[in-house]
Amino acid sequence: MKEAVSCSVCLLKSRAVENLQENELDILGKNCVEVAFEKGETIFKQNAFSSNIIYLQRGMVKLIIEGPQRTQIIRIRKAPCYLGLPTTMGDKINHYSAVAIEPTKACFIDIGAFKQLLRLNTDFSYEIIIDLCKNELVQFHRCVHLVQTQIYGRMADNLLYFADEIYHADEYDLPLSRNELADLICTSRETVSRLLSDLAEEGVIEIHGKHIHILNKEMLRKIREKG
Amino acid sequence: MKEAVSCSVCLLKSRAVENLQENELDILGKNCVEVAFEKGETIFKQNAFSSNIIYLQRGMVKLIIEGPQRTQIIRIRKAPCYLGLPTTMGDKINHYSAVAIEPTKACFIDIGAFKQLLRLNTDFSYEIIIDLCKNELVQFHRCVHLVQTQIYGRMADNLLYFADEIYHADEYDLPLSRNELADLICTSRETVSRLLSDLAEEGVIEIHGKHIHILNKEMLRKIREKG
DNA sequence: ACTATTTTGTGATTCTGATCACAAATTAAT
DNA sequence: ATTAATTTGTGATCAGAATCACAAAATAGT
Repeated sequence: MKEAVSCSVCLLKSRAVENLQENELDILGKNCVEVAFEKGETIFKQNAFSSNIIYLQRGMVKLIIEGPQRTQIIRIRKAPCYLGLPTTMGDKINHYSAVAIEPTKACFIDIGAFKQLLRLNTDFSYEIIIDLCKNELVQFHRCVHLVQTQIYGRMADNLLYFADEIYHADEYDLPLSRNELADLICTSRETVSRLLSDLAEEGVIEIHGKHIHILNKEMLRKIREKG
Repeated sequence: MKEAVSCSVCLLKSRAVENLQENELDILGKNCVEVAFEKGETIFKQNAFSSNIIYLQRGMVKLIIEGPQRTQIIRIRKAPCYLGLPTTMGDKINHYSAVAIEPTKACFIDIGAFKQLLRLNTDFSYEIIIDLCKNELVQFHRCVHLVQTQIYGRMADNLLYFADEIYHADEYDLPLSRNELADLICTSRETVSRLLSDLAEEGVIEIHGKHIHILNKEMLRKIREKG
């Protein structure tokens, strides 16, 4: 049996949850379980019923869509953040899957309780709206960049994303295989290999397996823009 | 001077606005103006300050992003619907433009008043959340399809979209030029011409200028899926 | 009605990136 | 430690779609 969760003493509250009153936090706690995931484990799955909003406390996930031709990583997301808001609120069925790419801890919030909180507290729902809007804008730009730039630009974009948004460092270990990288920038595994070799050749980056070191960030930014 | 707008007697209320009380409708009416647009006129513009939520009463628009390489039509939207929720709530500046592609009538709702209504009425904000989520899912799938299928599939997708979602008929006049069609399916104008000729050649559609007649819908659906 | 301008169609050429094929290297399993 | 399985790198070939170039058609302007 699951132990009760106390959201009121949680130190990892989301911006939205900061707005909740004591009794509302109580509702949340009673309808929320914490689950830990190892790398590779699925948190929720495309085409399954969507009955929970996920709040990612710790870790990192990939959101993937099994498309008509290939599986595509739509986005890498790092804690703290909500997962599956659009896919859970927008339909009865998940439109994509979430898979941990490092050890991850997540709160599963019952969708009914979540909706109740949206009705009870307008500051809470306001923050959720802002979150949804900001994420949709990010998604827009990812899509535009994906469609309009060629593979070098897309690779540069994602290398910079890991450096600036995820690790806040110019040296890091990629949490993805070459195959997953290919799914992320929507190309083939072989092309990813060539791309990385070429960038290393030109002295823009240094690679040892999954370890990436960005040597010339300015150049990488130019590649991102010019495609 | 603008005449006062009475939202309470408006027959074109959105699902969200149906939830508002009389005094809330009054707030809405006092902070809302109706504007008419001709084909080709810009309703709001990328990179301009975003200070209004738009409710499209009548007509049709294209949402466009001026990308790094080309301008891209992210979506065609038909009244009734909200425009610019993510771009207005998510940032101070519009991330894309909206341009009328037929005579259009729109309500400009002051963002301050809109936010006030979100705080006042949870049923209202709940409907907005649902709307945001549904739209984001559509956006997801558009992006996946755009990236994963080749031009025939993308053309088929959009021809079917006009037939099924916009005109509810297998025969219609395209509201877009060949160039705009190219922006929509992210290819070149020349390729659009060839594509349409080929589809006509194979007897899937019939074209006279902008007039489209879908002859073999089943085939078109297959092309959409297979790419 | 007659230019001028914009939109559209079609052929020829070029290039990006996919696919195929296989070797090397890394990781997991017994 | 040895074998098996997976992941990765690299060359060769191929194809989808962009670009260039120009003609034809449609639309707008006077």
